[in-house]
Amino acid sequence: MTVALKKPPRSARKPKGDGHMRRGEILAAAEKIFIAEGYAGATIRKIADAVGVSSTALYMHFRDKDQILLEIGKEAIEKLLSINVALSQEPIDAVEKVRRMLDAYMRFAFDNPNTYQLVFCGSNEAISIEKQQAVSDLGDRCFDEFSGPIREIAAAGRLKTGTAESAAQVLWAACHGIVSLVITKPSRNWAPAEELMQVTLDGVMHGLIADR
Amino acid sequence: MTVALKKPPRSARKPKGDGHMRRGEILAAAEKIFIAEGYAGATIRKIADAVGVSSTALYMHFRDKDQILLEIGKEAIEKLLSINVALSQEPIDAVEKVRRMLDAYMRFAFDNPNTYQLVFCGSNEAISIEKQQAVSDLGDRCFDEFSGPIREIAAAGRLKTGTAESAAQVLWAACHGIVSLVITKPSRNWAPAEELMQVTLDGVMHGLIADR
DNA sequence: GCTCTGGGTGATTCCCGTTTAGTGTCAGGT
DNA sequence: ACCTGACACTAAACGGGAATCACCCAGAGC
Repeated sequence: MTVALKKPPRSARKPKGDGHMRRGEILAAAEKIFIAEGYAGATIRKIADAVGVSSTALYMHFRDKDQILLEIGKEAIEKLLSINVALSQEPIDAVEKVRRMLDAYMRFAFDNPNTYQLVFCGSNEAISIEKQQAVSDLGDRCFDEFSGPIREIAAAGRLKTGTAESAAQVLWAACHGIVSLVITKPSRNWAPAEELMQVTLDGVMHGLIADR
Repeated sequence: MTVALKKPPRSARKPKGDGHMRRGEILAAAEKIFIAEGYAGATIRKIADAVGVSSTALYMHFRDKDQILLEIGKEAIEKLLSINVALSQEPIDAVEKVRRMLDAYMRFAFDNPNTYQLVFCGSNEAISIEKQQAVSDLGDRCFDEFSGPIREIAAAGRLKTGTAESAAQVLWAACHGIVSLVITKPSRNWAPAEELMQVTLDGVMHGLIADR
């Protein structure tokens, strides 16, 4: 009842994370909190507590908070990229490829709203451009994969308006528009998500691409 | 040269703002800083300094920081609303109304990127739903004004896909998509804004609305 | 003269991300 | 067996945000 109070900090100390083990632990905890509470809610201290480690320890493995969250974003985009890569290798019509890529894109956004916001919405205006470079590069590769079939379509003279470049950007933007609005303004009276995706896809595909 | 150092806080004190004068002063200063430095950059302290008043004084006139910035957003949307109201009263075809409203919307966004982000992008995930109510209501009225002609078009059986409700949302979202991406991701290789607006409008109008 | 009131203030609180100055542990060379 | 240095980690502190507190004071109305 007397002593045994001088040493608890020692016993409470978390054992070493055996190199990069700890890094994964941090990311896992951060992702859970981030998905549940968004960018602002995922504080360094909360993440550290979840891992069972002091907040300072996170700086052993990551330069700063943004790097932790962008890492999460990176992993998410990699999934998106792999979907696009897989689709672009399917032996199907370029138009069908475009449609499926956009569909997958919107579903991805609805399935991972916080991550989507982190990466694709300006929610992170605080994050400097350079820090986003890694994620941004992945995003570019996603877009490139998507641009391929569009260029095919353009080359076939089936583009109703714009260039391959601007058409690709507009197609992407239309899908981004609907998902980002639904995600960031959940209180509005939105039509069912399925219907919105459908109408967006139909409208924008028919509007930009000549069918046949 | 000796004293005159004990009293400056007194002489430096700003005279009373004569009621609601001060409120306008604060809004003006806040808007300037906010437009120049965005949401995060417009801190209470900076705004107060610009007005020449202590940070606490702002809480005399506004409940909190968000209310100040949302007030700015409100004024901006009012402009947008008045444009829509004016357009909806013009004696022109409903389709032309829709096109002009969307065009005005995108130009407004490009002209007021920070304000647009504040109001329409999730950059303010920290702002609680209820606080946004006033702005949100104005947004609804804007959308209603826009929905009018769309309903006309739907009633005329000229909607290629979706309902009046979902078509209106998708049209809006497409325009939101392109402007929000260009605004929040300025580092990407975007096609010229004019071209993007043109392609978006053409694509989405032809895709959703039967011409004639 | 007096009080009451409302715009104003400095100090304080709490939380954030980040930095500093360490501490304990262990692998490997001697 | 002993040093040594790298490493994972820590408590404490810093600076800066929003917001709140307990006051203060000039002036209007009596």
